[in-house]
Amino acid sequence: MGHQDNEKVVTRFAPSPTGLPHLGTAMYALLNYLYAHQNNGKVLMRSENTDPVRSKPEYEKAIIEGLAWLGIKADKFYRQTDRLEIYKKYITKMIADGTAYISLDTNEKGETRDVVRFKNPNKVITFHDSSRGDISVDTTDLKDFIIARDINSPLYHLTVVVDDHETGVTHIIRGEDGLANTPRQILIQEAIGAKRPIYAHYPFILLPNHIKMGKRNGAKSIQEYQQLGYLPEAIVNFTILLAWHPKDDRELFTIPDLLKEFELERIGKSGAILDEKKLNWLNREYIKKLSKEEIEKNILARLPKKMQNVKLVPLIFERISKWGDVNEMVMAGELDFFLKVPVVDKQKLIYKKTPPEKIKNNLELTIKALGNLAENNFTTEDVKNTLMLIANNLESRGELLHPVRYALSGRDQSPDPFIIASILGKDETITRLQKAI
RNA sequence: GGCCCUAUCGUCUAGUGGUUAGGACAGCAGGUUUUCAAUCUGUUAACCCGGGUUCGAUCCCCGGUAGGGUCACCA
Repeated sequence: MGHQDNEKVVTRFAPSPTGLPHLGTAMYALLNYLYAHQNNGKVLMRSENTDPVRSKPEYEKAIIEGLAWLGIKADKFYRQTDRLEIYKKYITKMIADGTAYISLDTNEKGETRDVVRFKNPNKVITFHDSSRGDISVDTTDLKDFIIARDINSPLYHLTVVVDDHETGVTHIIRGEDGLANTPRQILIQEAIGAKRPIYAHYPFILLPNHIKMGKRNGAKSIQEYQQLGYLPEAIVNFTILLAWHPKDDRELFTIPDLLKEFELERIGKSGAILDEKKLNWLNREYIKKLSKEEIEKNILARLPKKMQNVKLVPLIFERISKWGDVNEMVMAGELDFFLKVPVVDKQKLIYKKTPPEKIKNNLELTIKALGNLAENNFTTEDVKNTLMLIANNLESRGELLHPVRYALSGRDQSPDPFIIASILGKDETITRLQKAI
């Protein structure tokens, strides 16, 4: 795999700060970060902020912070508006060389102005993409395209080529929209005498409705994923799998793993539709690896003050795939039993066709048995052993377990009665059972 | 529309000129001491279409179809 040349690897990711970073931004940064670091090279971040209307400093900040949260940091940072003199130097030189010329044009507003056009040599460009092979394009229909509004206002294709050349970029790893732009950028490279970098294009991430992930079409920002309580490891793992797979069946990869396993040439060719169910599964895999303390801390942090009790943690943990699910459990009232004595509907106490008298009797037996347990012997295990002793002698265990569970939780669907009882404690448990009879 | 890219289960994908086309998520079924959850086991499901090359094509070639990208004084 690695880069064979003696030349040091330099990659770059160049987002334009016109919105919050999303998974596509993460992909861009991640792939460049991985390849550079695999080859003992450097990864540059370039803020392509030459559009004064749409570019915002706060977006630049959000991109840097979002990526940092994922564990991705550039070795060097550039901002295009700081480099205007450099572009001007190249434009001037190109005009002097005759590879560009000033042309009088009329814009949309009807104003007549001088723009700088590239003198197209009209030839066939063949370039190599690391996963797609050789691609040939006749550049004749590109015409003499505009590379600057005027000598002081360079446009995208010119700045990209100049920056990549000036900063020594050896590998351009970017989204597949770059594929169609590559021929004209090569034309500019040749005009300024820049070395051609190695190209690798990765496919877009598509939203479930098959449209390209973008800033204003429903794509979640990295910050949103963070707020929803996803782990950065899960986001990274999910993202990389949308563009790359190993040769075997493994699916769990952290950045350190990827530094060993990732292969640029194995980047996929077709766009992947993101499926959050898989993300949720991945996230659960990662939260399962966390220590007990970390799990407690994260769950308690999402609970209302009155519910911040470690006894609730195990019950919650097995029901969530991301921390934000804790908030949903609270909102759905699934933890209400902890604060409020449930209102019991006697009908719902009945298990299948068990006679009411028998249910009543079972509850009384339960109260009596639990009453014999010591306050400090009221763990989930203790309660379970006590209740099962009775339940096992009944026609069906449900005729005791169901009413107990319902009496304690007030819900048709809830965690099992043993854990609820241990959370409530002896007194409260017995009080609720008596109240239900 | 021109040019370019792409096409394997619902989704992410592995894979090979001869395979029972493999895995994961989701789904479904069952076990797991009552329901939910968790967990375990099992299971449904795919090579876009048409030609060609070949003894044989999912795989190679051509065409079609579909999807995406790009053709800005945006990036």
